[in-house]
Amino acid sequence: MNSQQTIRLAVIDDDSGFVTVLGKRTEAAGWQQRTFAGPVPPEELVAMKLNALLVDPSVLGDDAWGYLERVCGMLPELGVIVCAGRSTVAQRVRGLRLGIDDWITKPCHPEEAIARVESVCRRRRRSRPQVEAGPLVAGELEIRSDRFQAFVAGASLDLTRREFELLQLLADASGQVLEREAIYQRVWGYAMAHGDRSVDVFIRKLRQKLEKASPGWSYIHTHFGVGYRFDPEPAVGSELPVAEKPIVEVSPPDTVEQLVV
Amino acid sequence: MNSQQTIRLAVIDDDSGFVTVLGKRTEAAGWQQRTFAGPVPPEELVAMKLNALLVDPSVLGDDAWGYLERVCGMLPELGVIVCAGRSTVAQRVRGLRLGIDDWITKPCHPEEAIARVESVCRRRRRSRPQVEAGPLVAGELEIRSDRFQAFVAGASLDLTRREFELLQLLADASGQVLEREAIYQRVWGYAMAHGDRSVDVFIRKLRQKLEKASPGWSYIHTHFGVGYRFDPEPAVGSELPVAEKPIVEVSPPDTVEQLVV
DNA sequence: GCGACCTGTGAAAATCCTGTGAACGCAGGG
DNA sequence: CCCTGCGTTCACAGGATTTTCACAGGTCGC
Repeated sequence: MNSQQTIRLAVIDDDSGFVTVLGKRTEAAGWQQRTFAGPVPPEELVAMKLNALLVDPSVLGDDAWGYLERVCGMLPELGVIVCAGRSTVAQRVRGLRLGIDDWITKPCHPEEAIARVESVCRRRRRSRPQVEAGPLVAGELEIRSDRFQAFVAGASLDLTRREFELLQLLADASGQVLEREAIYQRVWGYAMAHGDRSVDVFIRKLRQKLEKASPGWSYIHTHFGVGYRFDPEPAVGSELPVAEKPIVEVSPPDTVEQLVV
Repeated sequence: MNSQQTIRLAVIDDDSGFVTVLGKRTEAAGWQQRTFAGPVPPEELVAMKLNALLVDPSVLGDDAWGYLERVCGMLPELGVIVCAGRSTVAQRVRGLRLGIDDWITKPCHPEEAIARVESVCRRRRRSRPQVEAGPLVAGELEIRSDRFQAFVAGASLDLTRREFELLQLLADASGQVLEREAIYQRVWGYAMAHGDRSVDVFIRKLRQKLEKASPGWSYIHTHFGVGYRFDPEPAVGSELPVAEKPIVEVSPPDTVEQLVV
């Protein structure tokens, strides 16, 4: 849960060379990046839940200023970095006052662009405690990061800090199988020693508390030889006989991989 | 709300021409500016309660990087803008990763420098400036920021300055768990040293005074391993069963609802 | 069906965290 | 110069939480 949180970035630029190089670096850093060669309606940007937007105004057409203003207005939480060719002081000042977070001049080194995007995100995150994202609900569960607790029908599960962080991590990656190493790395913050069973132990504690508070549901599933997957499902052997769910397990393409971090 | 609140800026640079011009502009903008020709101990910067720092690393001497790192570490809330002469991409990237918020290259137009400082500071405002909002009431407590005091039934709790600030911070974030680091950062103004127990001690003092003035209520709750949460609740085994709680409270804590899905 | 591995459990042992009481150092007022 | 109010630091005690272990029970590939 440290600095290296994954960043969702959108790039609006038609300089394919620059964009490609940038893409490689961001991918290596574990960020999620989407690229566009022309203006994207602000509404769509909203839907992407971005952390930052890197844009070359030359591809925005005539109403570049208006577009930037609209984006900054609609998404005050979004970090906006302009990366433009020639520009005057007056233009840069206008942009910055308008709500832009940083203005880089091309040609620029991708590494610097990334560092600046990172800097902007860091600053924004600092100013906005993780209050936003309303409570995450799953099954009968309600996970509230503002209280470091999970609730079922209003009753707290009394999770300890570690338990909560583990649950939150799993729930955030809902549906995905996470390997033990990846889990340990992200919750404990450092590499897991060979043979460490801490993750298993905490999974058990979590399952116990979940079972007590919300019997009839199973939330955490074991994937033998791999890791764990969070996915709320009404218990099978329950009174409801049918409703099968052939359960394709392997689920969509987005299977595993991406642990890295 | 991003009103031009006055910005407190410190400039560390020995380029008298630049500094002078800058000073004129910031003054015109109503900012408070202090200028230094050499490195200033981070502790002194803390005492200045700055919003931003504009610094030319060439006047910092040999340990410029170390200095910047210390400043960024101690004052994570401070906006740090480096304004340097020649520099390489590697240097800029190093600075930005280190915690610098922006890196400008000299010669630069004062107007742009100001716009960038402004941009960096813009993010930091989130705490609503409800300075003059009516007194905040919680349980039997009345917190009056205009008096720097809290009262119960008209009687002052005799809080000291720190105690009051701590209480106010907690009450403003009512219902939310605040971590010690965050508390220390906001009340003391700089980063908490590892192992510092000041927050705990003040919490105890607060609890003592609250208990004496308003027995039967518990206001500050401990979240083991995390921090503290302010939330007025009538003590459990209390004689008054219910009916109390005029309280408008921010949220009916949990009104369940989810289930089913 | 048979080992070789994994994972689920319980409980003991080792750590970490918070509540407290008290000593210190400082600064302002008598 | 002494006294008093405040903020900081310490050290310790009692709990709460994490780790570590040894086993039992399951799963997988042959």
